[in-house]
Amino acid sequence: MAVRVRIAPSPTGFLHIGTARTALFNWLFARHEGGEFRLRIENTDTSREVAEAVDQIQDSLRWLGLDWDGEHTFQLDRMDDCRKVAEQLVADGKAYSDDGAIRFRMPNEGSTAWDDVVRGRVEVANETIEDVVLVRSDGRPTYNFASPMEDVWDGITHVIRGDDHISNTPKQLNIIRAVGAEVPVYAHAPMLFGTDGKKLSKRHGAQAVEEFREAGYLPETMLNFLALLGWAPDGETTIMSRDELIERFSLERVSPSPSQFDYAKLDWMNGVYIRELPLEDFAHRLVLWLGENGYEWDAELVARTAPLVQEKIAKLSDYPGFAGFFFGDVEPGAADLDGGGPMLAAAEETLASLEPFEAEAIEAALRAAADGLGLKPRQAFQPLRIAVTGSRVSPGLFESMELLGRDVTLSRIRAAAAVAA
RNA sequence: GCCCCCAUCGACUAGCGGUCCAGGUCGCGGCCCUUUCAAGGCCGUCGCACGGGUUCGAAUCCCGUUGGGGGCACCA
Repeated sequence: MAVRVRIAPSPTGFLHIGTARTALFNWLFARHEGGEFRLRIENTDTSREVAEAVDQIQDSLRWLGLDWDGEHTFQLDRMDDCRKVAEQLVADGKAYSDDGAIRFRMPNEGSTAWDDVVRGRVEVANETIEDVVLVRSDGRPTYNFASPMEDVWDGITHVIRGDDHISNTPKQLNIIRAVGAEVPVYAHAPMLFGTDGKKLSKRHGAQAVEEFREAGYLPETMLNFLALLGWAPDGETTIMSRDELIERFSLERVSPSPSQFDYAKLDWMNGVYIRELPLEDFAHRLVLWLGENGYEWDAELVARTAPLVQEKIAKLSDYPGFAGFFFGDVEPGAADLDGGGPMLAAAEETLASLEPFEAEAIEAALRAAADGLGLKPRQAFQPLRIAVTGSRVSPGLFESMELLGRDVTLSRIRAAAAVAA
C-alpha cells in the first residue's frame, strides 16, 4: 500500500520551527517512499485570524519547498462526521454520555501498546488512561477524537509527529480500534530545544520559519539543518541537497533523543550555501531579500557588488551593514582615521590621474604609494578603508573603489583627509 | 503526585558486544595565508551521567539511581 502522511498544524499563528522540522520529516518520508504528503489544518473555528494563519503557514511551507499533495483540509469540516461516529460508539456501548459530553470508555485492564518506529515498543497500562471526552457538550469534537478519525478517513499510513504526543497515542489507538479501523504506524520524533535545553521559545531568538527568512537564511540551509536535528544518514555527511536528503532519509535512523537548536552552526551552514550559489543566483536572492525587507536599492548595483560580498557574509541580512556604503554616504569616525593623513593625501594624488581606474591598477598604485611613505600595507590601507567604506570591516578595498568610481572615491578620501588633518 | 519518553565532546551526531585508549561537523584555542573581515589550509582542546549486573569482552544488553523533557483539560 502506498504511503500517506500528513502535517497537522493548528492555525494559531506562524509556522513554528519545530513544526517545520516535523513537516520536513513527513515530507522527506513521503517523497522517499513515493507516497503522499497532506496538509491538514487543525482548526476549531473559522475566524479571519485563522485564514491569515493558514496563509502564513502555507507561505512558510512553500518557501521551504515542502509541497503538499492535494488540497489542504480543515478539521472543522468533519465535525458532523465525528459526531455521527461518536453516537454510533454510544449505541455500541463503547462510549457514554456524561453531562452532555460524550466520553470514550477506555479498557480498564491490560495494556495498550504499539511499536513506535523511532522508539521501539511503548506500553501503557490501561488503568492509567482516562475516559477521554470525544464530543464536548457544545457538540464540538475534541482533538483526541477528531485527529485519529481524520487519520482514518484520510488513509494516513504513518503518523510522524513530535514526542509530546506520545501520551495521546494510546488513547487514539483505542478509539481507532473501537471504530473498527486499521491503526497507522506511529513514529514519534524528538522535540527541539533552545540552547539552554528548554523548549524552544522566544527568548532563544528566531522560532518562526518566517523569522528565519527575514534573518536572511536560505531555504536550502533550513532544510539541511533541520533534517540533521534528530536524524543523520551516517556519522560523516553534513551538507546535503534536497534530493540527497530525500534519497537518504529513513524513519529508522531518526534518533529518540531531543536536540538543541544551535544558531552558530546554522550561521556556518548558511555561509556554506551562500558561497555555493552561482553568482547570478546569489545576486538575485540579495535583490529579493532587500525588496522584501524595505530596501529600495538599485538591483543592478546590488548585482555588481555581489561578487565582493559573497565570500564574506553569512546571512543575506548582513548585506546592508556590510555593503551599504555603495548606496549612500559614509561618516568615517575621526578616531579611526588618526594618523592616516599622509596616506590619504598620497592616495588622493595617485588616484586622481590613475588610468585605468580598476582594482588591479589601483592596488599597484596604492602599494607603491604606501611603500614611498614607508608604511606596511596593513597600516596604509586601513585609513583608506575607513575613508571609503566608513567601516573597519568591508569588502575588498580596491574592488570597492573601482565599483564606487573615481569621483566618489576621491571625494570620500578628501573628506576623510579633512577630518584626519 | 501519577504515567510516559530521553541520556556519547559546549552543540549536532556516528557507534547497533570485540575493528573505539570512541569517528565526523559546528564552536572554541593556536599557527599559516592576508589590505580589514570572512573564506581556505594545518594542528589542537573537550565526551560514553552514576552504580550494579550479564559476558572471555560493554559506549553498545539488563536493572536501579540521578538528571532532563513531555503528558495527566469539555486546549491542540
